Amino acid sequence: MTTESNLLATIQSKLPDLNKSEAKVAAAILQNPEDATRSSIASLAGVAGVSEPSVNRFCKTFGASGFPDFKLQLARSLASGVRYVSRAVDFSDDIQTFPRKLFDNAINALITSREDLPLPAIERAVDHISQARRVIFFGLGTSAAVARDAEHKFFRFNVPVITHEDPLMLRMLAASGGVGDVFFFISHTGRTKALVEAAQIASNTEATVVAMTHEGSPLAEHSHCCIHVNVEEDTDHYLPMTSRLVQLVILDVLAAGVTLRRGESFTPYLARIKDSLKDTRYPTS
Amino acid sequence: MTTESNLLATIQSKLPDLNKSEAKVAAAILQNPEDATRSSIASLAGVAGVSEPSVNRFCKTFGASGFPDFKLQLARSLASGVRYVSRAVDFSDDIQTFPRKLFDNAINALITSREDLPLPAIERAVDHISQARRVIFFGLGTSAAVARDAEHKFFRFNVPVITHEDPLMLRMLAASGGVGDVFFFISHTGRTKALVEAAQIASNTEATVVAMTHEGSPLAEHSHCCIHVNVEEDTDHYLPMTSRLVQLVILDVLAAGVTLRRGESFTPYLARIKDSLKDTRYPTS
DNA sequence: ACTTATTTACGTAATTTTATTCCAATATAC
DNA sequence: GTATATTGGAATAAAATTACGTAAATAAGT
Repeated sequence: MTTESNLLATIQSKLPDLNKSEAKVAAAILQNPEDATRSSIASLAGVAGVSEPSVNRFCKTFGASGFPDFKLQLARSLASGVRYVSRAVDFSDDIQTFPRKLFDNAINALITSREDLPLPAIERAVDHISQARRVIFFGLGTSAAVARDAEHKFFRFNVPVITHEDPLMLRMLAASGGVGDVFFFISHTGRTKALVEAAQIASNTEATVVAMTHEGSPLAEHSHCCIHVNVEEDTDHYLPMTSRLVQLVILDVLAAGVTLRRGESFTPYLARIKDSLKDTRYPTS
Repeated sequence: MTTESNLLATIQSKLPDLNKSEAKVAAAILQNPEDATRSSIASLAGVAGVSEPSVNRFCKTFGASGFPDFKLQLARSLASGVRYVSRAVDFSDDIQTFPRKLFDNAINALITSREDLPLPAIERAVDHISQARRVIFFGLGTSAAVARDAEHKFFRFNVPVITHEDPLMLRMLAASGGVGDVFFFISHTGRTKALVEAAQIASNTEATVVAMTHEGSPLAEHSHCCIHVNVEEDTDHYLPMTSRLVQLVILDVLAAGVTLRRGESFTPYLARIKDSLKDTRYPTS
């Protein structure tokens, strides 16, 4: 495991122990870390309002061999994903800060999920979808958009794909399930009644119920195969954000899995689908 | 400027196109990338067996402003912890490899975009949406799902939000544009004729045309405000993947921006919307 | 409380290291 | 054999580091 605790966090925590000019340098770096990696020692000194040697000393205080080495470490720690302790956007944030925070949250969610992928469940889901006679994606609210994305991906596999946002259609479709049908339920919480009830109905048919949702949720209970997505949402501003990104990537994984299952001879078929769009686009100059 | 997802992968892929001395430099870097980030231009030139200017030229061919900038990019791409050997899924991959590759690609795309966010355009887009009388999201294909997601997010701001996937509705709606209307076009390529034409129609009205698409594309040309998303797709298996993730996070950024613009007093309103879902869910045990 | 000594912090300027540009020489293609 | 591209040497420019001196802060003594 790498996780050398983040350089920016270290700077922030050591802030009280620094002397005046070092504190100025620290402030300048924390204010805009990206910029710091791009600037020369002179310009950073200028921004911080100190002399160049002060910046150099600052770098050595933090274990770097000099300014270039420090910039490298900084770039590394920025790239590795995690940024601040407080990941939530608040009303004092300006345009320089909050977009980065949101990207950081998204990246963090993906990194965390990557380390803990439910591969067996994914593999089984790929099996089911590969052999399906029909695949039906269900999601409500934000998850409806995810289901829509899934539809746009999975129709390519020679299998009829259905999506609906109407809870009544959902129930009726669920009841129509038969052998070879795969019902794929998408939900962050796994507690939406309409969805859980539909899953229940579907599981009483001959169909297979796959769910992508939170572990231990009612929806997970009613599925034959559940892909756990346990991302915690940043609900401070009541906008759903990160979990759907993870869901989308997992759908990509499933689609890739089905593609691999179909074998190399399937590639020309996918190419043909893509080529069909050619005339709808202006050619690249 | 095309922001490539992984520098080492790019070097490897461009290897056949390089001339003799550039190839030597490439080999030296690929042989030990960590070392390369630490060495001076002189020592790298020594290891590669070429002159210093050759190394410098090499850096510039890969989009860096010079050797230090190149080292920085290299450090970044190493830190992101992404498999660089081959980021494309291939048919020899097993369940242990390809899911990770896809997550790596997604993370990489987000990291790259984070470093290069078009903040001014984002800020202007937030301005437009904040003051809009009506917001209309347009996307076709995969971008339709993105537009749907945007709809689910932006309806919360007291502003009517419209989405349509039908190209004819799209044209008619575009023609209906008036003062205070914001047309928001979403497209990876920015070359879809139906979309570009609609943008053209909309821009002839009093409405504001915002686009989120590839830099320099026809769609970008026809917009008043364009948020550039220059993610390169991994098209090896003909499935759209990473670019929509970046688009989604940018939409999150816009939503957060509008929230901040609305001010703290807006929070209870968002909370109320969220609370309205309570009875549709099974309570947490 | 005030002065003086001592340490620490900081910046100027010189030095050194590092990177870039320019141009000539060589190789390669036509 | 001429034109074009590729390469490296030398000069130049830029950047970073070091050495050193001054100013500020702290401590000790009067």
